[in-house]
Amino acid sequence: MNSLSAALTRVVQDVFDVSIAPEMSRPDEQFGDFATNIALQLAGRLKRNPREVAEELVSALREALSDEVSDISIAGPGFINIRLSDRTLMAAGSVAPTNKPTTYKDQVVVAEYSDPNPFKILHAGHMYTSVVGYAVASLVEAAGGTVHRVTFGGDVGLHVGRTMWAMLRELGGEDPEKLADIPESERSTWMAKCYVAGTNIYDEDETAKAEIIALNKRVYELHQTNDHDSPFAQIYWTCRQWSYDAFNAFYARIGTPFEKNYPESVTAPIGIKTVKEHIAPGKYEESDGAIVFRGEPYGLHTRVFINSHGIPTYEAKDVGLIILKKADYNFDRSLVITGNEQEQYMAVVLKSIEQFAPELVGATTHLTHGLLKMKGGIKMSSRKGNILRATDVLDAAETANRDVNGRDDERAVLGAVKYAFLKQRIGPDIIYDPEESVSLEGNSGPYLQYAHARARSILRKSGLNPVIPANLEAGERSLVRKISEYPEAIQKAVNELMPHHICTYLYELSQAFNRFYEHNRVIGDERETERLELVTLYADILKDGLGLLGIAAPDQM
RNA sequence: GCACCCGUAGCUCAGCUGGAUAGAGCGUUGGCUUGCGGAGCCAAAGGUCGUAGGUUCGAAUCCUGCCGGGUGUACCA
Repeated sequence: MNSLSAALTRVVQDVFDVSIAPEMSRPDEQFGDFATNIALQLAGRLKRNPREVAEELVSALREALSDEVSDISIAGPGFINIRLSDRTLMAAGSVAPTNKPTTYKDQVVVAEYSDPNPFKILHAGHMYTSVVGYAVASLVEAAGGTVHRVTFGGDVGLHVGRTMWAMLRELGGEDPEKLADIPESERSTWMAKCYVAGTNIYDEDETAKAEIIALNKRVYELHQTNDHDSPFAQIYWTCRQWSYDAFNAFYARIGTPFEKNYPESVTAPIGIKTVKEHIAPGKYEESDGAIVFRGEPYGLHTRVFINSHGIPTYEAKDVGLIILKKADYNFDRSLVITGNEQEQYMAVVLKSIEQFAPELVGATTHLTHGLLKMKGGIKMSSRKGNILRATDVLDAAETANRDVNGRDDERAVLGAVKYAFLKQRIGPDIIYDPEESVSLEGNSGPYLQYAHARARSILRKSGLNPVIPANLEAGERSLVRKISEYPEAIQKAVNELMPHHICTYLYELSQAFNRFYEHNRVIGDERETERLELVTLYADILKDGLGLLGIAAPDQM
């Protein structure tokens, strides 16, 4: 509430001649609608008893806010609790569904996440980061930003050499015609199988290892010479496209599409060029035939950007990527969302770029998340190939939905998985429990979808026009109070780029509604039209909030 | 070894820019219910916030040591 804190600032200035930005918080409902600890802060500064300070502030505040406030009181060591008038509270509630932050107004923001590699398979982690990244991007959009959702992936690199090696063996040589024998539905698993085979042989067989390294080099050359015609190139480009087709189909299915994909083959040349332009002491340096950046002076470690074969590593490709993103979008902020195993890696890459383009680094935010694990702890090993695939997660959710709810419902399944991912703070590992996620009881996506559908049902059934209440009964007031908190919840989520604050809020809101609904009849009551207004606000916020999370809010389930 | 992250109820997690009695879901126990979609509501039990110190009027929150877990640490991505 800006008007409240503004009034408070003025009063503090008038009474104590001190300039301070007051902190307003939401206390327990029993204490009031807003609370501030400003008297405690001032007491220290003024060397006075906090309760006395509070008394003086309160009498001045009562006068300044007589129109908007129904009660101001002092509690505990010197907290000032403020209770709004019904009219003021209702006014705040009425704008809640549409009152959005402006943190990113007029800013262009690039959000990069998911980053799957062609010639490999989408695993559960890709799904997690896609859902989380999409929601973070939505928060920025809600706060006025123009967001470009992009992804980045390795269509060149050692893993491609590994997969290609095994594919050539399967095909019996460089024979692109043979690819036609692989049914469309089996393309992804076939490539995944080849990746596993190639990875194993790389570690076990020196001859094969040398061949894989050579294949990796051939793939780079094929990009340099723009070769699309040789048999080897035909196999490469065809399978690369198979991967992209599968990725795009999956993203479309879960509703997290990308505007642009940056293949490493595109960022690599720019990365190499940039790195080579900045070879100098303290920047990129030669060492054992490779080009490295020494992070030790900054408490980081040394990393290789171009290896001794002249091939760019992931590091150089990331350098190229940030430069390309800037050229394409001229972003004000670049968000990069990855697993937290890349945290220190990214710190080195950014520190190296800081040596010649500090403005790019200053505009970059690296958000990291933990591992997605299945409840019960399925053992995963990418070497053996029994990794948890993205589609396995969806299948598990579908199965659970059938077992628990006895039906198939793609919207509910997607809502369940997404909400389960998003309700936890981004950072630590998360444990996904399919059965809990699809349950209609408790803090779940389907619970909120159901809550929304039920509210819409009331509105459908009534048919009367809502009227904004002039005063509020106790049960109504509690609900409006929660409704009025929505903009604050979004602001908090935006400030921290943490979608889970939206989840927490929406769940608390629906709890507040259920409490109201249990004790207050809507249809047929003499306050029906007033209560319809509250139901409308509630349903609109649920829909809007779920939308921010990328979760559908159907009117009927 | 060094660097970074994590340790809150039986389980899964909020709370962490210091503030009032540490919250929620699941699970457990008890109650409500001829009505708007009971997929709900009311209530109870359950916590030395890993641990020992420090800073502060006040610490789950900030600082330090220790214990436990994870990740990273030169030519993978």
